[in-house]
Amino acid sequence: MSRSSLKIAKKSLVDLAAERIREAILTGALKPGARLLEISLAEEIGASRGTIRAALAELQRDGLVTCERFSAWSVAHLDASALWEIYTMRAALESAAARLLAERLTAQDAAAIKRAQKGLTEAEKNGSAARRLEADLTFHRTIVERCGNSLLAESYATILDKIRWVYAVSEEVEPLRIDLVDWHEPLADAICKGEAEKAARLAYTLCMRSLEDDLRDRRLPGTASAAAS
Amino acid sequence: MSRSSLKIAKKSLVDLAAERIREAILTGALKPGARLLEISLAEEIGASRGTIRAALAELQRDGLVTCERFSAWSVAHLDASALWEIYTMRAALESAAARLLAERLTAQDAAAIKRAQKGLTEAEKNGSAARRLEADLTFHRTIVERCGNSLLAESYATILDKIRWVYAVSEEVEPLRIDLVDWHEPLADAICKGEAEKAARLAYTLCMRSLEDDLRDRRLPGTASAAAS
DNA sequence: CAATGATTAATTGTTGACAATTGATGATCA
DNA sequence: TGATCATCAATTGTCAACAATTAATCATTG
Repeated sequence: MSRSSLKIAKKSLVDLAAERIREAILTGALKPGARLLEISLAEEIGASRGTIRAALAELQRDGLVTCERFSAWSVAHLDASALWEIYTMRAALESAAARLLAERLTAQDAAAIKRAQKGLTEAEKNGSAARRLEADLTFHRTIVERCGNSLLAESYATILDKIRWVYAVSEEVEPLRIDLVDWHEPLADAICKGEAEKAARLAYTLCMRSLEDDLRDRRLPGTASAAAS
Repeated sequence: MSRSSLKIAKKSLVDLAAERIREAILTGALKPGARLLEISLAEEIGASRGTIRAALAELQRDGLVTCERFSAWSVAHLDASALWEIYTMRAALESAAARLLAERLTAQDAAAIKRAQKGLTEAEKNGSAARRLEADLTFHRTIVERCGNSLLAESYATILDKIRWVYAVSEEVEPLRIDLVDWHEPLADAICKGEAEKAARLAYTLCMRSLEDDLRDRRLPGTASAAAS
């Protein structure tokens, strides 16, 4: 990893609080639909209500919590239709990122993709489910973070958070069964060869295929329990 | 217009304040880079500092203002590279929306697209530049709002805001010269015929073409002043 | 007994005061 | 003279008190 800055990133209490609450949501410690009280959170986290409030507003914009005026904060719901929105959004962003990256590929980019592929291979060989997931997400994140559009990358980061969220709160019916390496190879190739159109199409179909897998393998409210016959 | 809800949307002071400040930025009343003081804004708008602060935090997440810890809020900068990010992001979202809409088109959707096309025709015939722009953006917004993905639509809304911002802040060198009707017809057709792939590609190229036009016609920091020869 | 209206406890919305931090200014000294 | 340090004014960060609103409870009434 190359060191990008020596600056110590001092964080405000609001940021710290948002991080804590976000973590609790993404890991499933705070379940979808759970009621959130400003005052309880303030006590638990050790900050004032105003601070917690600002943190909740941030999470609201990320779509992790919702707020009814003068009434209640709660953790957002996560159902099959939300899953669809998340994955089609992911497909939109990732497809565009793949296209951009293929068009403006540098040697460093190519090397980074190779590294990410290596990570996939290792995780495939002897990784736990969590490790496999991490390598998978890292591969995709590499593409997006190197596409040159920070606006897109930022938006993608919140989407990846939500995907983690899905994995944490949904009950897994069957384990991941795709071969990480085979599955990602065509996309990596297309990008490295500068085939922008093809890369975009592959990224799109990859995401949509993941959606199908998750809709089938994971139980979420609104998901028909058994499609198999 | 069909009435969608009877609910009176009471807005909090924070929302009202955010709306005011956003408007001031998007119309160019507050110029890019301008310093923003919480206390001055509070006095001008007539709310407390805490309220203004929350509003600024919202605008920060929309990318309209930036904040240096313990130091200063200011209106975000808008240069050629930001323009590129905005338009490639727009292309990503709109392209995906066009694809989705083509795949799941209803009769109402088709009618709405026809309406939007009609708006383009009228604006083309005898509309001012502002009217033409409005009809243009409405056409694109129609596609996105009907694609069925609220996550995508929300993100697109902030992008459209930024596009308005570009138009308000940049000095126009030459007027719009494309023919709105001809230009949008292929996309509308592809969507209405359910040609998803084609619609996606057309939406993408349309956006990127707009980027080229704006890079050529509008003066922004970081834009080479004269590409013509 | 169902529908309506007062009561109240709980929760969010807003505010002004105080603390922490920064950057500028000017004093001090080798 | 110029580098360093103390001081101070300006600004953001945090907090705790108070106001507004809601939803639940319970009495009232036709």
